[in-house]
Amino acid sequence: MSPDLLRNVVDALPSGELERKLATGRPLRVKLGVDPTSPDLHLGHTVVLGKLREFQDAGHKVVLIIGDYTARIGDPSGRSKERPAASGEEVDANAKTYQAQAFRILRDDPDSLEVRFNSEWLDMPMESLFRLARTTTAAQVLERDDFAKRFKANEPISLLELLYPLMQGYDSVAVKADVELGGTDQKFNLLLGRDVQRAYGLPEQAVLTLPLLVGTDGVKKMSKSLGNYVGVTDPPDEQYGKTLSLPDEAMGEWYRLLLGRPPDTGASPRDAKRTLAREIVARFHGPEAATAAEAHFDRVFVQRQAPEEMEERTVDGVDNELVHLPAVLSDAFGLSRSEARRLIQQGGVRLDDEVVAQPDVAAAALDGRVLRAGKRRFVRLRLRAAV
RNA sequence: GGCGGGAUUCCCGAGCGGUCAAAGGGGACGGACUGUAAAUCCGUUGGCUCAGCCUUCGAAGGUUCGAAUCCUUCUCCCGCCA
Repeated sequence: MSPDLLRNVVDALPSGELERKLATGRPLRVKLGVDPTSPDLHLGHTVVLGKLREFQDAGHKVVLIIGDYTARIGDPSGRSKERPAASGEEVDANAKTYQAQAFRILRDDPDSLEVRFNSEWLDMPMESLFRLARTTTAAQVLERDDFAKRFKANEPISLLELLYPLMQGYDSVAVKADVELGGTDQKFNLLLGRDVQRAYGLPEQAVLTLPLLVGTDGVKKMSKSLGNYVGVTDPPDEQYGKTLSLPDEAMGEWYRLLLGRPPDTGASPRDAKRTLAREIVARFHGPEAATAAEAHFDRVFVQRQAPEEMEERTVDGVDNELVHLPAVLSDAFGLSRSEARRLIQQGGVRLDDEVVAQPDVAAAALDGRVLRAGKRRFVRLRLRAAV
């Protein structure tokens, strides 16, 4: 087999299974399931998607399952009210953007890609659900590490959550998956998919798990809720800056998982990271955007200057009339006036390069100047004579 | 069905009649520093017409000079026993 398909793979289970399937010579159906609970993909998702792409390139067929049904039910994980079930429109919209973003990595052609929605088969009669539910015991599901922990700690586990792995397994039945991919956290679910397939008299899928990419904090896995992610659709400047904030220790892993190669041996950490950031931006926005993002970063964060382009804000007032800056800041950056006042007190507000000491400033002193809050927020002021 | 525990500011979590806009941690934000939006250190973190005032502690009532803290009802959540 092509050794490439196992590059970066953590588990390939059962051992030798993928090889046996590849040896048949027929194109394999390689499944990935995603719940469109959030519209945005981040770099962590691209690790698995990249592997799918390798399968496509090797002549296999990727079956991308959009979990519109599972997402609609909503993640039931305890915790009262915070996660309401996504509405139908939301899910549909997310599914669309999700696909569009996934196609930045996957090849979008009917021979090597099939996109399915699991509402197609999961919206099933009770009777069918019973059949599915009979395939697995409570003990089996409770073995899963996170359930086991919660169970032990007397934390709530809803029945619906227990059903989740089964539904995911049924997806494999419905699309007759030969292989299913997922992050290492999916190992249990992927393996359970085999049991479900067997119960339905189908050949069992091979299971491949891929490493979870650490987030920009270098410690926890990348996830939107932890805020340590670099989004596929983030603007170039954001992608570049977020990547540079990655701790040096995590750089090797990002190189391996995202670029498929180690950092240049001669390069300093600084340069290696800049290269990494540039390549990431280039992948999603093109090389020119990458160059521009780097220039922007140097200008704003290394040289501490205002960016070349920024939004403008009109301020009413003439001559020596005093303008209340907290109001302007609040308007421009969405702060409350109290927050803005505190910012000023803390020396976090500048006009051009001068720290603003007083909340009220003469109107004449504002026109054309750059109002800056902290390191990252800028706005150019334009004076307009009050009517 | 019975018994018990709980709902606090962005999150977790202390408070259990006044000294509470409410400890502590996380996060976020600002400052210093830096190759960095990292790390570290310092500070801030309900709103406002800001030395004062207003609105918060699941909801609605009540007791009290005074309630996040006590009482009543309600809503929701969790565990245990069956």
